[in-house]
Amino acid sequence: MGERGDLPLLQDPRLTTMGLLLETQSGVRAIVESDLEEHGVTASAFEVLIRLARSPDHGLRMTELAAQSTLSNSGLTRVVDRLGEAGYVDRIQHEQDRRVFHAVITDAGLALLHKVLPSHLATVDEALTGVLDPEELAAFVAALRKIRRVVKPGADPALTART
Amino acid sequence: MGERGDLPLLQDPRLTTMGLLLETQSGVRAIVESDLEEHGVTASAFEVLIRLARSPDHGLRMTELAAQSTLSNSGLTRVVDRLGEAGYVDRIQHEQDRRVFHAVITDAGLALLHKVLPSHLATVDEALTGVLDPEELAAFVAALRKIRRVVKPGADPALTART
DNA sequence: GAAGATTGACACGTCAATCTTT
DNA sequence: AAAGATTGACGTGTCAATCTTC
Repeated sequence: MGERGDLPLLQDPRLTTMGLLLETQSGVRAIVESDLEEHGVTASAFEVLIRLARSPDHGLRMTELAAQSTLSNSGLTRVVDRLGEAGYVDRIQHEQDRRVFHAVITDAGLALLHKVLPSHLATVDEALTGVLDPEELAAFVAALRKIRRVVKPGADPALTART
Repeated sequence: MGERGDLPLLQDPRLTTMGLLLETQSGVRAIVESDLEEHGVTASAFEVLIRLARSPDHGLRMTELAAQSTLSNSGLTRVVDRLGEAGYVDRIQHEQDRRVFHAVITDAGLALLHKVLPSHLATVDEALTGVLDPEELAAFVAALRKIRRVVKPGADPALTART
């Protein structure tokens, strides 16, 4: 036998699962990012643009955008800076409350998405959605939702109830 | 109706799945990293230490270690630098081929893992494995393996066949 | 004085170039 | 000249401090 069993905790299956999640996601991410960057878009930039495009009025307040995205508040500022310089996003100051800024995707930004999406979707399909068959995929997505509800409660759509 | 439907590709379910994977993993990772860092270990450092501890002789060549981990070759050099300075890892030059170095976890490194693991496992359980019930978890892990086989072929245990 | 957003200082990881050994 | 590993220059994101508006 090898030297592997000397610390029983090292054999814990939770460690394996965690490792698997890390490796898998980093693998998928590497492939998808590489495709995006061939088209001149950073992963973070793409994430922001997509969220803006899918929002009503094509815009969101900085804070909300940060909460929805993978980025911190200040990280988002930086990304929007770059997107702004490139002409893909505008910053619009709120009229009533002038502390608030909205990031709004421009026509150029929408055009950029338009250009990138076909290849992006194909890549996602190759590296992720197309790998599982439909029932597996459905179960996988359901599991992800369940986990997200725990680790990122803010993003849960079930909480959007108004009152 | 809102402004959401103006670009049909934006509604593609593959986009949703991809976003879900990103958010979920970043959420889990944030929680787990925060726990590790309270105990004075970086996520990358932990990843490296765990892999070394689980390897025969408690060591691996730099290149192999990089291939197995989330890090690039040079990124790994940097992490091992820090771990070395802290006394958790030794670099050992190969006797026959002196281009090759092995990173080997020290007793202090093993002790560190020992100290950190209980809390880490509990955190992983809270944020990931404990969220799903057993059948769900099994299916989830199976799906991850399937995806990893595609996006990171090198890491597949089925390829470890000898000859 | 607290909320919204930005900035400065810094830590980390990557790519391309380099050094050493084969 | 190719393989293994490291280093220099750089881009990106974070935390804490700051500025502005409420």
